[in-house]
Amino acid sequence: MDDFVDRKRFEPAEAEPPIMQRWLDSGMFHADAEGDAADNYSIAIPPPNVTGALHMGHALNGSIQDVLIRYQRMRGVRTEWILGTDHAGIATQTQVEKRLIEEGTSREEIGREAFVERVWQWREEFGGTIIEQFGRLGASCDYERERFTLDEGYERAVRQVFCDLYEDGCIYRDQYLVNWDPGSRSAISDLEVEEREVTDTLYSIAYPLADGSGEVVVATVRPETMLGDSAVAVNPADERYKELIGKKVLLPLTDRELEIIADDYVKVDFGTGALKITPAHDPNDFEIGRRHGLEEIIVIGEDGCMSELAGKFAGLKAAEAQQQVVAELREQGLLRGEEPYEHAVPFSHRSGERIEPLISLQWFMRMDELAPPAIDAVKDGRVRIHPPSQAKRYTDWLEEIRPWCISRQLWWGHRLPVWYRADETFVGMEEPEGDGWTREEDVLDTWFSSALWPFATLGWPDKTPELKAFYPTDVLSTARDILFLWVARMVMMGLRFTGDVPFSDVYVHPVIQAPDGRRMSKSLGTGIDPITEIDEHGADAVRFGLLAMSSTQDVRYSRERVEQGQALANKLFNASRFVLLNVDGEVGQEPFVGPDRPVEDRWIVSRLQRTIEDISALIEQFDFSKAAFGLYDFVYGELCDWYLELIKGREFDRELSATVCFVLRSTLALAHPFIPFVTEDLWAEVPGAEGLLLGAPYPASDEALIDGDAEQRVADVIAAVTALRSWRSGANVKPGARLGARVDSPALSADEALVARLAKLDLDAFDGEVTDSVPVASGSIEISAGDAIDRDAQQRERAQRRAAVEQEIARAESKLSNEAFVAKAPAELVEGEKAKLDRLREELAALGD
RNA sequence: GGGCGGUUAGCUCAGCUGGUUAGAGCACCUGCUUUACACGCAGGGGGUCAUCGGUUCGAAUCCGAUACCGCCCA
Repeated sequence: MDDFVDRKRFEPAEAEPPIMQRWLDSGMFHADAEGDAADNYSIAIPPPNVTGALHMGHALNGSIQDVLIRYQRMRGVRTEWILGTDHAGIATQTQVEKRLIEEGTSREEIGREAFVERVWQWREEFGGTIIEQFGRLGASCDYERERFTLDEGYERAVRQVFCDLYEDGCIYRDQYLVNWDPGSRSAISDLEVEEREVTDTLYSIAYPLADGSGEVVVATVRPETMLGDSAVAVNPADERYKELIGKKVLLPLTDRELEIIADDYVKVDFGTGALKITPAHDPNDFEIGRRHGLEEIIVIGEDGCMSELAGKFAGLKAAEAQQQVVAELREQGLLRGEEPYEHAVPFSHRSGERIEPLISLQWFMRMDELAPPAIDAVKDGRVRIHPPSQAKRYTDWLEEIRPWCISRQLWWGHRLPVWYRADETFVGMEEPEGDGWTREEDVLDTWFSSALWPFATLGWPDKTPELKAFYPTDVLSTARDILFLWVARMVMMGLRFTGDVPFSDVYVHPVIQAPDGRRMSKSLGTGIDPITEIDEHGADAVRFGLLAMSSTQDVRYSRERVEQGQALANKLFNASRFVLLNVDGEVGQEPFVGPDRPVEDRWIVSRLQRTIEDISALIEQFDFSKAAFGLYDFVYGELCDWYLELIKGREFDRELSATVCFVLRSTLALAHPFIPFVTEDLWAEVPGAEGLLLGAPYPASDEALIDGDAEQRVADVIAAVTALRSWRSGANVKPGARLGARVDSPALSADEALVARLAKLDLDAFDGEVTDSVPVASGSIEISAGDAIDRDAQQRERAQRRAAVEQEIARAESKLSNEAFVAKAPAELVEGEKAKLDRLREELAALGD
């Protein structure tokens, strides 16, 4: 308190660390596993990637979840925010492999066991970074219960799920075309693939008819795959080729013959209308191949090189093979054209490399039994998705869901609980008895384990107290791109294994873009580091800024919003400082707002009740932007600009002190979920505040404290003061000058002293000579300014105002003279328009000429 | 190719169950060491609400078309 006098502004960098420490020491971030999930409140954090660093998305999402958690905790609910990271198979493995290469070795060289050991070491050393960064944000997660998707217990849950789904026939092994990522040398799922526009060369190649009667020209961007062609397809309705269906062509560079088949997939107007079919290396061809029972000839292997079946091209890299194939075709005169061709090509989201579609033996999960219950859960409202537009995306995706490739050719992750011996396959929780079994090398897609997050973190499959107390969780807050990748899968897994939805509300937050409207990304160099922003502006500022800038649509990062948050923190700090420098001694818990109390006291307490009600409702509706602005508006527009100014003339007696401190404490508590640091800092200073604000009760709106009369009176005072200040400015009155005046307004009669003080009027100095008159609620204020005003400026101002009023009058008159308007518009609207017209005419009259 | 969203002040965004003198923050202009705060206070300028057409007494708000931008799915 002593140093508070000297501290003129809130310094986040100094204030934040000790506050975070006090929170952690209090143990209040942790909740004991007691009671029932129906009464408790829990959120499972979307586990960040263990290799990751905090980005804006995390910062926004962390802020959102922390608002929810702190709000509920203050409401007295047992609150658990489950924290942890996922093991991020590909990303982590890649990180560690890079290090090995720097050390001059490789994972192959050191072997699987040593490699996995190295990854664990890496995780020990660096895996905590992002958790610490969440701490910088002030996130009140349960740091004592941090989980990792490869924890021992978690690992058991994953095995259990795998085995159960296998038993049920949902998990199976199959030869199938997968997205092969040459970068990570693993298959990846459809969701990990992104399409990019690429310009390739489209080659036209002539395939001679076997009977020598001509040729068919096909177009392709991958001529090297022709070695794996097993048919040529045309559209059955294509007149040009009707005669050829069923005939054979000779596949150049080989001695094979291909049949010409008919399939609706082939577009008549694309290229030549004839399509070479390579089932083993193209997703569409694969489908066509399966429809027609075509041979699947694998000519490119998992190493990206041509296979034995590619004949003399075997062993070449695909790109080299392409050149040689083209060269030979040219030599043989079969190359009919080359043109640049722009098209969408799949790339790996993980490694960034171009996907090589390959047929390989992988593990898959059928979704047709799991998806319908997950669709129903959203349709019948057991899971509510906000905003509602996202629910459609969710159900649309689930309705078209396809089998999920869950195996990954990695070493880091959950190794499949599958063992092979000759032709036998064993799937089980433990290694099978007997000799000669070898375990499956592949691991599971990281998302397979993440899908269990809301319950595996709580000890499932055991019936733990944690599970009882916190599952199902309440809210899942996440970015839009995670809706399928994770949210839908969690709902499916939750329903299947716990019989309950994993959360009742899903809040899909907007994407924060770079200031120039591009995606924020490291590779584009458009990322903004939230930690740097916190260093510069404080965690409160960043939290406020992010919440304020993200309403319902994607937004560009706006530093101004963060600065606005910083200003708010500082404003609260100084408002508190003002109060603390004035209040004297002990104050009680309650405000003094009886009917005999000053109107401004009753007003601020009443306005506070309404604000409390608004903010609470907005938090519960996930409308964080409006809530943040609502807070800002109350602190600036009511508390600081008016209430604190209105009481400046008064003596800080017991009653006023109690009221001011009540309002301040309520405001700090109200703001705490949004800007926890500065509010906690100030809480320690305000009389009447006890313990940590973190655990203090959230303000509840009290109907009895709402005072409509006081609200009206102070609204009139504010309007009058504003009008007078504007008049003063227009008339070039010196800022310090006190002008004689008389208030001629019944509405203001009881409060003329307040108006006079804030507008710098002297009611005793009115000399009867009216220099000017300012219209106010139900009357006017007459001013005797003598020569304190600039007549010319005043005349200009008047003329300007008169023109504006006349324009408004004309507008209102034309409305009212429109018979259709009077006849059809609601009566109260018409009345309102008439009242406005009267008021404007009065003002015009008062303005004279 | 299909679907969704956007286009409002110089910038970033609110407002969109139709009726307000269209708002906020930042930026800009003028003034102010007013017994908390210059990360401040007071006052002010700035918008034919992308374009065209329609519905309506009345459209930023509803409908249709166009243009541009973005996202998702294939």
